[in-house]
Amino acid sequence: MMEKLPKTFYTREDVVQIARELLGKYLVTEFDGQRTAGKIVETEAYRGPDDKACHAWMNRRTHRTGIMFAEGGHAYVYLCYGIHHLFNIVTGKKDMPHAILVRAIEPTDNVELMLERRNLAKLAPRLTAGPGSLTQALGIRTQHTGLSLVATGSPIWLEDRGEEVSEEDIIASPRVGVDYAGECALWDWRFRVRGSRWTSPAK
DNA sequence: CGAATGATCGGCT
DNA sequence: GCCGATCATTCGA
Repeated sequence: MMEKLPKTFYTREDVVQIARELLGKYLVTEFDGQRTAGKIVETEAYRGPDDKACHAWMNRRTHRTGIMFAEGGHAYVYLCYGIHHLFNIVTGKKDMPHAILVRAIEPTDNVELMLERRNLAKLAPRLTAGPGSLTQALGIRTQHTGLSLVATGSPIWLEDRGEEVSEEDIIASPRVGVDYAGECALWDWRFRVRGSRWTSPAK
């Protein structure tokens, strides 16, 4: 059972709820006929209008953040610290700038290629723990920003493989690296799968 | 046009 | 635990 997540999954209102539901789903890429994938084990929600930690806070719209205002089901990829490509999933209706940062995955499909992309000799959590690491393993780069995750033939998409993560297995905590965001920094919008060794470190 | 900065990572101490 | 890497983006002059 491998169902590609439909547009209706992404266009719902509640970005925090969607961030929870993304745990246990699979993030898949296929570039040059080479497929790689992993199970999402950590996410963070960013809610545009009222979330100071979000790039689109106060509906701030720039060339970079424009894609966040598109309909849910698009990729928002940007460069962080000049080095790291961070992958986000745009959610919500058009002109509602919500997004979810994928922070860690459990590598599943074509681990060999992921190791090669990361220049690692053997399998370890370092392969895909952390938002900058998993994009490198999956071959996602800033140039992929704006891609549809639901269009036929798109090289990036998400799958439901029938694995449910129960509510008590979701750990909610404050988001990472957003201390500048005042009280928004206290919101428990980082979600991890309890007991997974593939998440980024607890803070 | 110049300068500051960041939703991070990995190597070194 | 600390610190440097490295550059697109943003904002102010």
